Amino acid sequence: MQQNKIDTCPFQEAMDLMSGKWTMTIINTLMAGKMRFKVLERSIPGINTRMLVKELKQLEKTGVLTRTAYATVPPTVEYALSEKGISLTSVLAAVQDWALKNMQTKN
Amino acid sequence: MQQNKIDTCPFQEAMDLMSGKWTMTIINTLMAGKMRFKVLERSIPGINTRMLVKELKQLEKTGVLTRTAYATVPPTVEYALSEKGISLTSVLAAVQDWALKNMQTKN
DNA sequence: CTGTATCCAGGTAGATACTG
DNA sequence: CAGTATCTACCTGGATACAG
Repeated sequence: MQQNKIDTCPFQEAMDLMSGKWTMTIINTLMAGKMRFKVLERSIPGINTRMLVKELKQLEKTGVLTRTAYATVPPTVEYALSEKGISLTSVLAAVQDWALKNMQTKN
Repeated sequence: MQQNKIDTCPFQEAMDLMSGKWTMTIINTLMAGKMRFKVLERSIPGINTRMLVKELKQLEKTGVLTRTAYATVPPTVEYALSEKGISLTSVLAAVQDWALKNMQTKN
């Protein structure tokens, strides 16, 4: 999650994008469908408000997800994966697959 | 690259493992075959000795690569991917693929 | 509910210089 | 060549408290 503008390689950029501590967890959670902030927060044990906000902003900026706010009281904001976000499924799957094969013996 | 022992999910562990700034670059470089320390260092522009040593140690510890030292003068040390490391190819490919499709429009 | 604002601890990464 | 040793800057992430 380094912000160096020196990174010109798409691969590095992609890794950078996904390297946040909660990034992939958030994306993975949102695979289930659009979700409100609070629901998302409750779905990811251990995360705190500040981190979730930060990650969501970052992911929105990079176009991985979309944010939709409704002018209700109290406020309603929904987060959903964009096409770009959904297309991360293949990466998610590859990592998951590798993890299951290579990390399970531990613990 | 957080070291929290609280992470019990294999997926999180895997992401943790790959999240170092230089980790995937090193692995990717080593895909070409075994390599000596200095060669590796020269193959990865921008990295410094300390970081390379640190990452290599980490990756050796997690079994992604192997370190072989020869008692020569001057010393010869070769690093090579293990089976576990080589099996990361699928992840590498998935990320690469996604990156090319989704990051190229930028820059 | 959906964030923002602070404050702070710890880790990550860079630059050298130096050793066997 | 293959590292180790320092010293430092910066960033990430956590804990609250508070606001619209």
